[in-house]
Amino acid sequence: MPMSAVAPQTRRHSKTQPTADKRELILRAAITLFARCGFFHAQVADVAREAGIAAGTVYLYFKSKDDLLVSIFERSMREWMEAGRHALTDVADPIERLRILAQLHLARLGEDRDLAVVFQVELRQSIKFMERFSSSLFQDYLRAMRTAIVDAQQAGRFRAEVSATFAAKALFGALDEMATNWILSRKRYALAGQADDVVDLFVRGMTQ
Amino acid sequence: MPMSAVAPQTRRHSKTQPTADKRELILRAAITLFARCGFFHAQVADVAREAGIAAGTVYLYFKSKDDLLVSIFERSMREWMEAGRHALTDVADPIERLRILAQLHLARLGEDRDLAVVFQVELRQSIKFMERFSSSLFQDYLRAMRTAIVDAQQAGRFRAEVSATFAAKALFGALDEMATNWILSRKRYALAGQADDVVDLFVRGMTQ
Amino acid sequence: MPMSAVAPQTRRHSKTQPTADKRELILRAAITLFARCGFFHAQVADVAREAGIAAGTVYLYFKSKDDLLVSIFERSMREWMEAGRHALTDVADPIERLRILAQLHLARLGEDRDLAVVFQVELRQSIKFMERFSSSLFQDYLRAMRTAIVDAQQAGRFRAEVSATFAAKALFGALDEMATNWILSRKRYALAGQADDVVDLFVRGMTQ
Amino acid sequence: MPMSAVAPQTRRHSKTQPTADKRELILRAAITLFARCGFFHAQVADVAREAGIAAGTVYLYFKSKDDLLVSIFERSMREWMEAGRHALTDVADPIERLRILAQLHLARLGEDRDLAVVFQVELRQSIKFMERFSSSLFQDYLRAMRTAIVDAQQAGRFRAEVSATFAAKALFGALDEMATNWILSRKRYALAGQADDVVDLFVRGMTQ
DNA sequence: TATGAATGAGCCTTCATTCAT
DNA sequence: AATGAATGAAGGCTCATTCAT
Repeated sequence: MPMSAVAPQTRRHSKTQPTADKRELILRAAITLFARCGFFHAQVADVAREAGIAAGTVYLYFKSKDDLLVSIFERSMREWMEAGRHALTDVADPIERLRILAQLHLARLGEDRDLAVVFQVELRQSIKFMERFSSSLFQDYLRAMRTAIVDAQQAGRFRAEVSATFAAKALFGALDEMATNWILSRKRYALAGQADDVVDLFVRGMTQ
Repeated sequence: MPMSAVAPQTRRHSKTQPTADKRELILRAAITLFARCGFFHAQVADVAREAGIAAGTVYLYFKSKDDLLVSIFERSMREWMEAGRHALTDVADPIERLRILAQLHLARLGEDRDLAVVFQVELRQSIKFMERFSSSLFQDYLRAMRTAIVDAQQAGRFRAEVSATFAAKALFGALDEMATNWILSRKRYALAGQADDVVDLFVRGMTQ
Repeated sequence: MPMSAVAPQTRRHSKTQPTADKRELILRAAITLFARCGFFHAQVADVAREAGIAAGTVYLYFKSKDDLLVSIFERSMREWMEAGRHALTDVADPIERLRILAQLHLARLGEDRDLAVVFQVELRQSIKFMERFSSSLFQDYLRAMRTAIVDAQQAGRFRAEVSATFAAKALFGALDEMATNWILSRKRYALAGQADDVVDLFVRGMTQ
Repeated sequence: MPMSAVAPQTRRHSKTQPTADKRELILRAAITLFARCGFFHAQVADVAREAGIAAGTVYLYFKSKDDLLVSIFERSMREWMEAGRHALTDVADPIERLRILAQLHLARLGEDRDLAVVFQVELRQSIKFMERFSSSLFQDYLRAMRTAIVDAQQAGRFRAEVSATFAAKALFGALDEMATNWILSRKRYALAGQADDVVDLFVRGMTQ
């Protein structure tokens, strides 16, 4: 077949790329709509319209409306973990690692308000969703924090009597609240700027 | 305490109580159902059945399904603020005030898991709800924390260079995360027990 | 029992009169509400409130909501027929009789706009109602017109080749339309004033 | 007539027809159901079943149940006005124009009893509907009558001292009553046959 | 006789999902 | 792969009517 011989590369692209692109397109539209209307009030047809495709097409890329939400979470989480792993390469100092994690956390949310809304609000729709999330990629994030804290404790820089798991939750909670407040606030300040403040407060609280 | 012993009797005899009792009954049922199924999946008919009344009766006491959720929030918040004001009477020490607020916060949620689920999960359904809540009774709570922090700063016990508003958010975030984690955790530990740990960490972080 | 001995007369009144009065009261309230909101949108509870009684009380006097509408019709019709019979006493001239019927028709509606609305609009809710009405007291009215027309024909004053039944319908239709227009019109003119005009037009149309 | 024979073919081939056909289908079903059960008692699901479609499909073509009723009115009215304009072309004689309008009026209703029921009964449900209708296409009809009457007056064929607006109402009322009576009557006579009788009576009544 | 809280059947409308094209 | 018309189950809410007091 000449055609397949002539443009195998191109073909391969038009098989994976456009598909991936359209998936991405739908996901972006979903983020926008979920942020604007809320998950329950956003209709699949709205998401499709925002993406410039037909309603039925959404179901060629996603199993269900729920799957859209889950996919937003998983795609972003994976992306962030990847970025996190990269940013942490060659950073040995545990406190510095915490700082980088916190900065990444708030920077990612701060650069995409819609996505932040989805993460801070819509993904917490139901306890079902939350249970699912908290027992997955999210745990990896908390674990990374916990590990750094343990390292700092073993290095004698953090008080050992504080439970590392507890400390990780406290740090995460403070960061999370900054994000939520930022979303709800009418003021348009840089969210990422608060990462250092939170870490400073935390580190001082944990220090011997 | 004689007063608390007398009150229920008086209530039971009151003529308006049956009504108040039924409202209360419905609210309890709603908390249970919303916690079990989530706000969107719980049906008004289910709530009514749980309360042992007819579906239509719900609408004699509440304007809409949304109103149920709002009422749960407002009733609890008011109750807690009341308890808070009472507990803070004659407590001058700002750090002690923070501790009491934190303890109350986690104790209230810890003693009623269903209510905690509603507060930690269901009430954050949509940005609409959150905006409404965060600009009301919830602000009062944050403000109380902030005031105590400012007092501690002026007393020279907390570092003055940290924004009190920021610090209040951090403290609230840490407490909030404890509550959320407690809900999602399979382990059945005492949530209230973490209040002191959070406050200790926070106080140390804020101390000169 | 002294009390029953003292006021037996009064008692008898308080048994029949107040009852009749309350029935009347409810009917008046129903007319007002049906005119204001329409039969389907007016709620029984609204009617009761307008009448200053409890919702349940309506059912002590009327079988159902439909019965309210029917009762309005029957009471008014009976009253009007009564008035009509009286007004026609000693009026021999058939054309004069038509004129009196027409004047009564529009005068009655014109002096109570709410009642007119009920008659011109609400009572025509459904074909069921209309069939019921048209085969009852309403027929008596049409018959009275028809008889006068036949009389005029036999007296040689109206053309005999026109069907009297048809002519009665035409006359009624013209009057009815005046009433409907009056209701819908924003202008507040005297409806009764049009009775003569309609009759004049009709009589001229029927004259040899 | 070639034209009328050609048209349906063209229609059947049109791409937009399936949609128009379904809208039409639903409208027909609504007319049938509204006539049979009355607007309030007919359920949207019944209409859909009668049309052989799913309940939800109705809402792809109509905004609401009310919209169904309004659409029946508007579609028919528009159709009739169109037919009226066409039939009146080249008819200069004002009395002839009145006759044509009357014939059209009763012929249209007489050829579709269900539609007639909707027009004579269901559309007069509530004063809201009536106000809406009477201030629109219906006014056009009355206006057309009024204009012909004025013309006849200016030509010296109708008495000038009678208000043309009043006369138009009287004529319409008589015709309207014929239609209503025809609906309620058990006898199956030709409604259109009465148009001439009404006009004859009216014309004679108006003549000098 | 009067009350009005309670009932629960009923209905319009929405919207995730499917499927013929 | 893409469409978008069609589906039909589901659910919030209303309101005529009842009945214990």
